[in-house]
Amino acid sequence: MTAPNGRPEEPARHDTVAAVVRQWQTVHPGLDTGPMEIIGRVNRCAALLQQAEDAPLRRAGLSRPEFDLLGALRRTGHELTPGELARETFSSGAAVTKRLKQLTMRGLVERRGDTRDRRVAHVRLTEAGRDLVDGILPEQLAYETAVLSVLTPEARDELAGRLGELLGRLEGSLGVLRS
Amino acid sequence: MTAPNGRPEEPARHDTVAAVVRQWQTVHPGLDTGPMEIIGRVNRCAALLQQAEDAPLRRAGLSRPEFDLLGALRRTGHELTPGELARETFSSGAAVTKRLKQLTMRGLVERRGDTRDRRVAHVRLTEAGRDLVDGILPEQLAYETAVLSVLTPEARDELAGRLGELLGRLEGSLGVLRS
DNA sequence: AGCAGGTGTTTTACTAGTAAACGATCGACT
DNA sequence: AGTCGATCGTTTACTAGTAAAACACCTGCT
Repeated sequence: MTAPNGRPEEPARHDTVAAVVRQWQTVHPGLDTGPMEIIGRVNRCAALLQQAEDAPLRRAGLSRPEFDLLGALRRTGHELTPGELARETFSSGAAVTKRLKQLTMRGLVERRGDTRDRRVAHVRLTEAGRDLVDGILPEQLAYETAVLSVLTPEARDELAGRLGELLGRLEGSLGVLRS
Repeated sequence: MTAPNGRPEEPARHDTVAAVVRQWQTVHPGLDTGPMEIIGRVNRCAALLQQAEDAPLRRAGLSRPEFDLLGALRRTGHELTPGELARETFSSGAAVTKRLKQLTMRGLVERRGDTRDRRVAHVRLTEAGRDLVDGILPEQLAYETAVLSVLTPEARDELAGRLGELLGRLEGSLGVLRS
């Protein structure tokens, strides 16, 4: 229950997912709970990290999905259509429409219609939007670095590598497994 | 763009997060994008896994939060109060109230009032609820195993270990960092 | 006994997301 | 030229979540 909070060298023995797995084992002995140790932890980590992450963003009045959208525009460096933004931020078109409405009202993005194809719109950051992203991003990353400093650099690298491996393969094979 | 989809031995080089990081590097060279490689991937993995995960659950007409709630009752083996369920499933009390209403209507859980303290309720699985959980769980785990089979057993173990380490430390230190 | 403050749960008002239908427009084919 | 089907974006109807207030009840203090 106490946070050791010194150097992070000793192995952490307690995590809630391990406790959950232990409970399942006593109720259904022999059940293959292997997947839980990854999937359960990924979900839980995502929830905890997001909660922690949100702090610097909230100060700027942005939600993470909103920041993702602005970030996509900033990092690609050019205009994107709503459809491209949806793909880039892994959200539905309808969600992007709503977010764009808000961000436009706040003066962070602008839109113009395509001259050739009048169905499509092109969205770009305003100067205020770009300044906001550029201002928040380092703060955000510094905060995340602090949160992740509970791991040693080696552990971080290993974790990042393995996650990249999983993610790359999932993204590659998802269409196949989805059926 | 193509899924190699043979043996998963060769390192996966492509994942969307790596591409995003590369974009940021060209726009803001020298930015410490290290945290993204973990946090971005954790978030994206969680989203993809959840989407994949949902398939067997949906067939039973359950969302993951609902299944988590039923699972908490099943694995602890005894009644839980709404508050305990909220803590156990990491959701708000209000969300638990709503879910309980639905699950009670479907006949999967029952509630009784505490005799001593009339504020608290005790929730337990009905026989139908228990059967449902016991029926779905192996299916669910088999599905998850299939999804995770894109990694070698060694990679899975290493990933599970590192995630456990991160999760354990986050859970330990979160109260401190939250301020 | 009776009240103050705390706790467990629910309710209320609201937000953000989704899926599916819709309207507009494009490209291709007859 | 005109129509068919596909595509882009938005709208609509709805769902599930949250934060904060409300409610009901308990415990401890005087």
